[in-house]
Amino acid sequence: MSDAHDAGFQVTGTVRPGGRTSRTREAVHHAVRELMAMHNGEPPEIPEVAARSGINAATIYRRWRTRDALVLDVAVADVNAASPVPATGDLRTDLLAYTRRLVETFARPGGLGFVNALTTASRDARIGTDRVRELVQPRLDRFQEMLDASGTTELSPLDLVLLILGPAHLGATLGLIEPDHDVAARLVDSVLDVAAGRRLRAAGGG
Amino acid sequence: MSDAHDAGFQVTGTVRPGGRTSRTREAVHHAVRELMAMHNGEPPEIPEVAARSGINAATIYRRWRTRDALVLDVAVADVNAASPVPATGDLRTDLLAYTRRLVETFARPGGLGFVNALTTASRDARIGTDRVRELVQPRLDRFQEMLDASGTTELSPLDLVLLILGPAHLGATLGLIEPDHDVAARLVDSVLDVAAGRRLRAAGGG
DNA sequence: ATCTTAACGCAACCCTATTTGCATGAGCGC
DNA sequence: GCGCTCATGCAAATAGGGTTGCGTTAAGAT
Repeated sequence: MSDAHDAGFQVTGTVRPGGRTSRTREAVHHAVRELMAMHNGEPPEIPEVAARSGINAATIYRRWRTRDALVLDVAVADVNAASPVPATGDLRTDLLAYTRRLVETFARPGGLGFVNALTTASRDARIGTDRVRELVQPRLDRFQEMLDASGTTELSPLDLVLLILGPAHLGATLGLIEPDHDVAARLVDSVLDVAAGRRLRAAGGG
Repeated sequence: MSDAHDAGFQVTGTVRPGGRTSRTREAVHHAVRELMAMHNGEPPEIPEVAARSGINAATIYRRWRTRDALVLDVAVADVNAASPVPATGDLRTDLLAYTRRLVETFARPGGLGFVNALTTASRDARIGTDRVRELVQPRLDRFQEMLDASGTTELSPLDLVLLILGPAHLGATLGLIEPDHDVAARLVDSVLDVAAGRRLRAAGGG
């Protein structure tokens, strides 16, 4: 009754992280990525992952417990592995680089799957809000750096998350985005319009 | 091989729509709403719905086939039952009324569940893009009316969907929205800033 | 009122995800 | 290299979602 399972999911930081354990982890992660890419972002079932990775299903169940936790683990690993876009000091340039990559990621087969895993996890108390924050917070920090570098005070990192990730996510999810139209630029310009509007309002009065 | 199941989901428009059939439908819908509200928007399992509604599980499976299709059916029914906000001619007023209701809906227990059902359905080819469009298109039309009434040409209905529904959805999903802060007003003002920005840009020089 | 048959309830059945006990293999500290 | 465990594989057992055949109930038409 007091084993690791009660405290949540170990997933990482195990007592014996190297060698075989590490290889198992990579094999499973790899299979998850492939399966999600070919199933349109749908979280794969554990037996499927087991078959493709060559890792016994019982092992996967013991280490990750549930599908959602497994997918989220892969998502966290991927995002943490991605190199951040640099903050040049020009907000439009920075946001554009970021947004383009985001849109491209969403458009990739199964690219939405990991965001969906995140949203699913955020409404599941068992997986934990902290694991969600683990993904969101670095994004907020990254945006703050961009804002600082360009000296923008009219926008908060939260604004950027909502106004860029929000539309990009919904548009990709519902298939509302035409590939020929440069959505990234349009989104970034919208955000800059918002900043300009607030700047004017602050200067005008109020 | 040629029964109704192959063509998709009947769900409505059955040969015998009244009386018992209608009561069954209402009982099941009611149970789904309650269960989603108490499970934080998680789609309930069919046996659960059966137990709570008093309708036999086999009946539910026969009429709706899958969890996702059932939840989506409830979502469509709810949205269609909601009275639309009137278009007064003042874009800010109209958008504000719409957005406030939206944010409030999302904040309600399980309020996100139906949007999630929609997004889930949109990536599931079996449920059908037409049923998704059945929900999205009236929203687009509604926005178009608001734009027409106010004479706004800088924004498209799609812009409004992306810039209002997108941030509202993501913010609610990830729990990024503080209740005391008037998110609806902030979102609407952002959209108006975008419109103003485009207006200026068009006037200044293509 | 009667008839036809769609819609339903019931219960047995199937399928597959998930769990669990036990034996084996392999990190990692010594 | 040796030994202590953790991590894994294997296979049997479990559980619960989903299906199906059949008898019953009750719309809706005449």
